Amino acid sequence: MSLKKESSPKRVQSPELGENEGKYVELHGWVHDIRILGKLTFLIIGDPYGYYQAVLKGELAKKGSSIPRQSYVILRGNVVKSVSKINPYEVQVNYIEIVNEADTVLPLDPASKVQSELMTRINNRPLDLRDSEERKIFLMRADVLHIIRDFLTQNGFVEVDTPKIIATASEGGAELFKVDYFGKPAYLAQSPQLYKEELVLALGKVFEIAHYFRAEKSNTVKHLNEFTSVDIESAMMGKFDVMKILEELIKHIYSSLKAKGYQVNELKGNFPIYTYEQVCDSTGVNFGEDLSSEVLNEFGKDKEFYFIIDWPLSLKPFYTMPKGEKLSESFDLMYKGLELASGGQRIHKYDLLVERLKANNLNPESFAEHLKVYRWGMPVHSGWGLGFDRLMMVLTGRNNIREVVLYPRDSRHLAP
RNA sequence: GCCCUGGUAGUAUAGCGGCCUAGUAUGCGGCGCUGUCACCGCCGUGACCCGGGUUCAAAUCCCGGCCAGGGCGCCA
Repeated sequence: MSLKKESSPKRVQSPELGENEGKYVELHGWVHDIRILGKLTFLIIGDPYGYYQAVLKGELAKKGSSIPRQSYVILRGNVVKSVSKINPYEVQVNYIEIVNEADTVLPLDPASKVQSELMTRINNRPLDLRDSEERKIFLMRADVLHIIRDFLTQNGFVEVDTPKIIATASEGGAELFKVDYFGKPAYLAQSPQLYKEELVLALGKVFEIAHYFRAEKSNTVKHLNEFTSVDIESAMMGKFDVMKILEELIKHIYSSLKAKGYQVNELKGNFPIYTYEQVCDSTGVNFGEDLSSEVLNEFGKDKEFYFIIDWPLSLKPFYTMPKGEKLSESFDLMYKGLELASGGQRIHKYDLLVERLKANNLNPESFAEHLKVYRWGMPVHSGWGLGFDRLMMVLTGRNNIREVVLYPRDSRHLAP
């Protein structure tokens, strides 16, 4: 069918009703709700940008009253001021065309008269997104991605994209998904760590926003097997330099979202910085022990964004720059008890990197491709990785990471 | 990998040995209503996850499976 007929009136979308008052217009959308009062039918029509009311009288009222909810329709009519308590304007319909009828029994109700469980919603995600509250999460997600790209680019970072199919484990430790690469074993990348470090050799400041994969059978509200990470790496920067970039980025995201009309908190002051040892002292943890969820939840319960710096070397990956005998030039960015980002200064000396690989029971020979770069004049460098989905949890106030990912992949869900 | 909880119409829930011929809301179908706005009123439709067991009697108790929610660990 042709979407643009010669006789069609001007097509408008829900937010444009006010500026078209008194005009005869065409609107496309889905039937969100219906209220029938005898020979008068009210249709609440949704489109990607909002909702509005359409009024049908006489024969059209009868036709309109039998349209299944969520059906897609084309309406034409005059835009008038409404006496409705909710809608300032409404459309007095004189033409309605049903583009596609929806099933009369739907797997969930986007009008949310009855709230569905998370898995019911995810299993029917497109329909779930006809609910503006759910849709808003992903509109915001897209906006935040743009904001991050703009900010990092403005600050001189070059966007790169590195392979997600790799030959060997990039960091050791985490379980990787194994794939068959023309008969050879290969793995899905757990992070861009080694590539982004190699790239600062010539590009100086790089960032990458991409999906990564971990084959851990985590069963929590903050882990997925496929997740999105924002990574940066910069030559000739130390730990505090990249922490500052991270803090400024977070603050910039908040102020930009506010400017776009999103309801987000005001961030005041600088992010507090605690050393790992200070956290240990205030929570009774022994030096060298990792900070458990319980400890971090307790420590962070009355805090928002803050840093924990100078972690024991033994708790950080092999490429982390040592600070003295036992500590490292590292940091985590926390929000309450949730780890949002981690980073620090990296080792830039070949010999030290080999030594740290060995200390972590990793074989330097299997890192030969990576190590050779360190013989070519590698600068001092630092960087971080930010869990983008976790950041979205914080920005939206949702407490399950699955709520802010369209089609989440966890150990139990490979579809949809 | 370990641990806890739960699975009742399309959706969400009540019931937790016999009062269940399984209640309610919403959806869906029908009827009435010309200004609703979570419209309203009346009528109807539709469910105990699967397989064993205990018992005179199981939606309800026990075991196994499957599915789901959450905690720990791992981390982003």
